[in-house]
Amino acid sequence: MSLSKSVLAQGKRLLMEAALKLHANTRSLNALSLRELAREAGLNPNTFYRHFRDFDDLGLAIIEEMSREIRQPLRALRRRAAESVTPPGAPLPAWDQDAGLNLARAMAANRATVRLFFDYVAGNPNAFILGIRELHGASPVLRSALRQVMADFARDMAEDVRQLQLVPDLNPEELYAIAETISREMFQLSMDYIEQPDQRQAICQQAERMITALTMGSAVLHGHGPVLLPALAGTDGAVGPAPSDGPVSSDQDAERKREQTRPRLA
Amino acid sequence: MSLSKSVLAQGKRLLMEAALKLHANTRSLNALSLRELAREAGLNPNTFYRHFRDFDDLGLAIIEEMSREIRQPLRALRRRAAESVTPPGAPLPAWDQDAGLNLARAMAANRATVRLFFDYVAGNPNAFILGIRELHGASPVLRSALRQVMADFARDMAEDVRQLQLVPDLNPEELYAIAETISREMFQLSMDYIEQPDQRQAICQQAERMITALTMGSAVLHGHGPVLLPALAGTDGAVGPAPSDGPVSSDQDAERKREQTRPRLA
DNA sequence: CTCAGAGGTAGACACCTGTCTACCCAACAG
DNA sequence: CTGTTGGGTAGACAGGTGTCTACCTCTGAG
Repeated sequence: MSLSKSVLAQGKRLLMEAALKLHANTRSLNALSLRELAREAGLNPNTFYRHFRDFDDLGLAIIEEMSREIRQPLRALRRRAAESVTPPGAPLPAWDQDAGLNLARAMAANRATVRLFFDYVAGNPNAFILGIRELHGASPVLRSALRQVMADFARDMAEDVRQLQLVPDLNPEELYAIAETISREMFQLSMDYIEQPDQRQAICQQAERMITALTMGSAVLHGHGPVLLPALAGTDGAVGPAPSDGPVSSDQDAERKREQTRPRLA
Repeated sequence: MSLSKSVLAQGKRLLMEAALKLHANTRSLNALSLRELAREAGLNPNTFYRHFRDFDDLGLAIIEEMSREIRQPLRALRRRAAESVTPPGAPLPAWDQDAGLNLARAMAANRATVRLFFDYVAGNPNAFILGIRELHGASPVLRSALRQVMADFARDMAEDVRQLQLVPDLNPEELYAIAETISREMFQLSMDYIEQPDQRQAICQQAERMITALTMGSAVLHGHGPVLLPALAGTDGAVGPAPSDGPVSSDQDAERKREQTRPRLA
């Protein structure tokens, strides 16, 4: 919500805050008028030109400040969440050594991060509204700036997940792809979180499930199934693994059929 | 792109098409001006009032038309994709009977649907641009209308997936949640697909992987692991299941540790 | 002390905007 | 033939808009 109390000129900060406020209430950035903005900020319209070339320029300044303010806290809370399960000094067993412990760590970090993230969203709604709105907004300049911000978030997340070993080994591209998807989804959901205060708990749970399904699904697809399966049994309120009451096709069967029917990569 | 050639008055259609065009190029809907729109449509500004009360009204009309035009084709192509693997009449074995065949069907349907969807997006970019932009846009009216559209899409998808048995049994809520996530992601990605023609193949693949990981992850979490695991081995270019070179903790061990460390549900 | 420059203001300009009232015309029901 | 009505137009009005030039006032370096 409030922009950093850095060394920005007072008028500049006033303008940025006015923009954030007006934007959240009713308009998209490019639908704001100079004079309206100046009025809200209590300044002369011309003052705008002292600080910004145009509205894209203003938007970029806001986005840059936002990104600086949000990235570090997000990383910090991810670490905090992971370390609340396994203290920083303690040795981490590899996933194949103790899948159960690692899964517990991952789930705890997942849950805590989701909650802290949404708390953060609820505390700074206008920043997220602007981010989400302009990510798909009319200005190509702001769109690409925000795309970059999202990419940074995803890179942070992937790096943290790797360092904290919150997921079994995945190749970097796959890990990054998952992180991208998750951060896109989290931002998307944060809009709902802001707008529907009565649904907040449900949104949290949905986010957690989505993240778990996505990461674990990817891990299983990359060959970690045998390690994960025993630890996953009964997780997430699911009924335990039902005994298959019919013959299960063998590996080779499956492989043969798949080869017959799978369309080629274009 | 082009709106249906239905029985709408000519002027009304002209206005809607002009709005779509101007919107896609530079602006969000609420940043359009009446006169600008009329100019683009080649009509007198006042004609707008003959057909719409305000811009929200116009937006709703466009969205309604879009939704009508897009839902059916989407369902049709999902069916078509599934049936390209297993012809409609043929009996479908249950997932526990022949996971390999079902997985092949699901993957094929997934791939084909993703491709057809993005083809559709590429053919009607302006419709999707408007949908995505206004989904997070400034007008609460359009936002909620589009939220409804997205919910309809998700419901369609969940129902089709259930009918076509593209995923092992899941409870309806979970299935719907997955469908919601997938359709959100697909819409989000369609913006990238439109804007970055050189990345299209990569976006397709990313979407496929995301969907596979999400559905299979959810299935595994809901106890379908034992059925899926043999069929999944080696899928998706992953290295086969590596032999775990250490002792794997037993079910009971995992359960015990998780209980110790998992934070309670708030 | 001075003086340059950053931050802020004032007024004016031409232009564009939403909306009102009034008029027009074709189709068509009776 | 008449009257109504849906679709489209014309002109005008008051007000808002971006941007220009000119002017003011601090503050801090030399």
